[in-house]
Amino acid sequence: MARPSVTAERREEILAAFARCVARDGVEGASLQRVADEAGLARALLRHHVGNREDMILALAERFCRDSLAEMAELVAALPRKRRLKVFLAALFESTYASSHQELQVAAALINAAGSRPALKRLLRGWYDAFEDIVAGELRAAHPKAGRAAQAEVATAIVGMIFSVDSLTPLGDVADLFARSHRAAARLAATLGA
Amino acid sequence: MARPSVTAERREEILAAFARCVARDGVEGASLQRVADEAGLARALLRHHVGNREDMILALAERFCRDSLAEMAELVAALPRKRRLKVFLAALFESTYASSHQELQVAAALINAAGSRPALKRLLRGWYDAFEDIVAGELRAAHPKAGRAAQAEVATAIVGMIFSVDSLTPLGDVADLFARSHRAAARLAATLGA
DNA sequence: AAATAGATTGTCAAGTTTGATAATTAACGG
DNA sequence: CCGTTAATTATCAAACTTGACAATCTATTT
Repeated sequence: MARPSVTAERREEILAAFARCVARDGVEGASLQRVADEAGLARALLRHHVGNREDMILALAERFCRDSLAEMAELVAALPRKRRLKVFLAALFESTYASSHQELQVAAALINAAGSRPALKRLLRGWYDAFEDIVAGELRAAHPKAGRAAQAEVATAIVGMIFSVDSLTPLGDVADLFARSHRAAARLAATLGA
Repeated sequence: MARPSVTAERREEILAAFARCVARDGVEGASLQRVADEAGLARALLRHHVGNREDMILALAERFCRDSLAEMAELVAALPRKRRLKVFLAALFESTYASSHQELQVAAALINAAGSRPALKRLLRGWYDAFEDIVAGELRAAHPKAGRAAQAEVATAIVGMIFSVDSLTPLGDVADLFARSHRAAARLAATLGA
């Protein structure tokens, strides 16, 4: 062989920069030039390492789904045996929850862009369902007596609250919003108990 | 005087077209050219009747806030005396609820664009708070005994669910999502009762 | 050091987007 | 019919965006 490839690292840097731009400007608003500036690379390198615009969008979505679910799995794996649901909800609504704001704004932007991109639509739909399933799983663990339908309802609601609170962060002063949503989630989860 | 002005009507047509484009492509992705095509007007007319890009964004936000709250007020005014909350929630989660999908996608796009536009931020923050207040008001009417804090929590949660469900519509197959969210909202509201 | 695979830079052309202004046309009152 | 006011059309230049490809540089192996 010859010169070792840095494509793996570069790809990651590029997609991270793309994610920041998409979170700020939306999918259609994130120009490749600005992504390149954000990454500190020449635009031609985006093409070289990842591909054209559509390739980059799909790559971003794949990266997002993979990382997001992995992070979630890690979080769930680290949950204690006791007070498990409480800790789980606290983590989800922690307003300092690592990078989640940007992550969910990327998600929102991608979902919006999925309307005209079937492949993206399938990918994100799978991601959403998996996310909801994880939450439903924790609800089932905490309240095994509750019916499946009730668990699913509550899971949908909790995921929805997280989603909306994160999408409102650009408006500023969201600490109260987080707190209220968190308490509402706990209140709702409690309805599954005996 | 002379030739009568059509600016009022044109403005409305232009902003309606802008709203459709923004719902589809986001604020940064909605080019004035496409808006003009969508409205069936020459691009120069957008400038003539509304102004430049930033003017249009602000005008769209104002129109959105005004209409959205008016529609909401109308809905609330038409609520029956009995089973009021039930009818209210049904209206909010009705998946055919007139134009609300597009409306809330516009809201989401505007909120995203507000990060770098202080005037927009203030406007939308006021809109959000008013929206939540209306929901909280209905909850108070239905459950006057519940504490203010509890009512506010539930209102935040319900608004959040509406928000997220609407932002997920591009993924398709959201009927179940609407139904689960609706039931969760009812379940949550019920916790305010004695 | 020569060969090689890959990274990086440079550059081009075509198309789009925006802001701005001048020229033209249309409707109304007198 | 004329003047006035506003709508509409026509153009322009500057900046930006994308896709594509050629040229150059660099690290590694043999």
